[in-house]
Amino acid sequence: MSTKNPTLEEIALKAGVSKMTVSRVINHPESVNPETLGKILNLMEEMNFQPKFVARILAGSKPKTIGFVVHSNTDFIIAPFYGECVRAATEWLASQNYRHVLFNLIDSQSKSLFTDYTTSSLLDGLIVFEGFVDDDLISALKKSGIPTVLVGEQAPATAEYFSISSDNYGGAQVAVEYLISKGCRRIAYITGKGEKPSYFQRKKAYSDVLKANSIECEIVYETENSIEGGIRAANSLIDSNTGFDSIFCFSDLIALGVLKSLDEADMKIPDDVRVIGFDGLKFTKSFIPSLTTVSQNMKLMGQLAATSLLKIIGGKSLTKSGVVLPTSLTIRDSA
Amino acid sequence: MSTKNPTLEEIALKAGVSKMTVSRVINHPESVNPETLGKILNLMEEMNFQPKFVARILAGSKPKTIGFVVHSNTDFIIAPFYGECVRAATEWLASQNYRHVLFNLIDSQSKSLFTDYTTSSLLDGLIVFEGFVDDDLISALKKSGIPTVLVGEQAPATAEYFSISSDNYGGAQVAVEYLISKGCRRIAYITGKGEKPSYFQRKKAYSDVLKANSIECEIVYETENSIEGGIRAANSLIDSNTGFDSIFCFSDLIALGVLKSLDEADMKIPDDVRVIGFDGLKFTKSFIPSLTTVSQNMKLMGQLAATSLLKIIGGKSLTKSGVVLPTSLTIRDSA
DNA sequence: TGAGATAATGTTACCGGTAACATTAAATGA
DNA sequence: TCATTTAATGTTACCGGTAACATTATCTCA
Repeated sequence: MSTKNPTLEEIALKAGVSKMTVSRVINHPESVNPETLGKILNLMEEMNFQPKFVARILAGSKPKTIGFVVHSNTDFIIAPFYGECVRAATEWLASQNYRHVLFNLIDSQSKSLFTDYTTSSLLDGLIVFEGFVDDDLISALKKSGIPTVLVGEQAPATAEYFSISSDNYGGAQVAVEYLISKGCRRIAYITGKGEKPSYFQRKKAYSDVLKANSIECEIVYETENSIEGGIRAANSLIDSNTGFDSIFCFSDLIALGVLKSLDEADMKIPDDVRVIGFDGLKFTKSFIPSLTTVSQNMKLMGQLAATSLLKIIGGKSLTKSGVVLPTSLTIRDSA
Repeated sequence: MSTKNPTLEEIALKAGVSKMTVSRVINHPESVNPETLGKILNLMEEMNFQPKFVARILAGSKPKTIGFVVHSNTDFIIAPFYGECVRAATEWLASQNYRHVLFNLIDSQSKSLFTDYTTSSLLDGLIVFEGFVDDDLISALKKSGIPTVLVGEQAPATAEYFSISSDNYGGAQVAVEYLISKGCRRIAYITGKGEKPSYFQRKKAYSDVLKANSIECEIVYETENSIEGGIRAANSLIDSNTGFDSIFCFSDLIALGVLKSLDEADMKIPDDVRVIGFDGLKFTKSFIPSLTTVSQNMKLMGQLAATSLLKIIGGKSLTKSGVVLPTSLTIRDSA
């Protein structure tokens, strides 16, 4: 039954003390007479007492809680990209006695919730995934002054936020160079739709490497960043009769779609076409064929996000405005 | 800059009114003199005022917030299973002016956060995914008396919770019967590890159908409910030299692992072995080969969860203790 | 033995809002 | 014109905790 949780005062009444003594049992038990302490602890157990979080917050307690901001734009709710990353972050936070809660930004509703939480000091800090969610949000965060770390996109220096990202340019560079080393000369690039730094950086690496190798022909398609997007883009590419011997993809999701499309067109991978993705999602290893991809060190990203944030919360100012982690090419069956 | 948000009182001071008038501007603007109203609204805008959520909650306001309880046991953080389901639920909630927040139950830390939220009335209701997370939690919920709906597992009547689940028995039955209709006689079943109803129900259907068709030989393997688990189980199955012509899997994740394992063993699908999964995860359509699976109507599950919960919150008592939705066999390339 | 330290608890005020009731001034009406 | 609505705002108390300070009673030790 919904036994109404008692308040401090009710406990105090039953114990024959003032509510301040009961409060002390919670916050400074060492300052309470052992006998009284025992009695009150028993009473609290008995009456199923739990201090009201909101009251403590209002009175100035620290929530010991970190908010994760994500936005579900794929069928995975929390894009698989975040998987390891979030897990690594939460594990570290838990070890430091911090809890966490997830905000799924899908509409204005969720944003209002989110600002309610920050302005009410329900959160000590924030880890925002995928960089700039939107400018309104970022400026709202600035106003609230809540410690924040950005993960997944490199924040411009003007953002004044610590950001953790991967070396998009370097990763893409290595991938395209690898394709060239395998003899590919007609390399298509399927990019996602977006204005974020990662889109520019990977695209630029693709173009630069082609130029550096005197390959004139750029074959670029733009599509949604999803498996279906990859399928559609590859279908168009095939239909267009543009010759191509390899496809570099902005993301693993797109790459998986590409593999599917090629398979349906009876093209052999990697013999007819080589395919490389970007991200290093764990489950791409189990795809048929297993996907060659530019892996981001997501576990490290998550850990760094958590440790940096806690440093900021602790008042230490970080010397750099962020870190850019190296990527590595994971060569498997698709290229 | 972190412009400290002002309080009601500071606004009141600047406006030359009592803080109650400012409070009225927020809650009952129609009762305020239009002129004063305008002046205060301007001031609030100017000073970037935002009422503190916790203070309002403490004073008895409704949070208009629903909590989602999930637990990330796969690399997807929020298992892909929830994808459509969560999305459908959140969309409905948003349309009804409810916000939502996600609790990722991975450790005791998160549980404490969670109970802090419920006992402090920070949540109007709860949607708990994957049925019984653990008994402690369920009993804590009962104590708090918070309206709750369970999704994904059929709750026993004793649980006194409304639950939304799929017809596990019926789904598995159709799957196994389909395999038999295709001529399969040595049908393996790879189940997940767990004590939840779905495990029993699907397993029972498998056994019953075999018996009903006079097939004596049950081939059952148990493994982790993940792609890797599927790979391991299928590897064992292959190594054991047990003859089999088809594999029915507890989940799509397991089935994907099975496909991978069979592929590496150079077995042809579906010619050598037929494989069927369970869940109907969207992206299994794009796997190579595309997966035949027992689809759950996840969108409907999400919607029902949301609408039922709001009914409960609204004080209407639901006549049934839950709904069990029908499943459908989605026949694709793997079987 | 009495002043000062110490331990244990109580009192007050406050965190930032809210509803309920009280007050004031202007508007209405017989 | 004076009692009576009505509109607009103010006052008080409370939601459930907290820290800071005040008050006791007991304990030390010169």
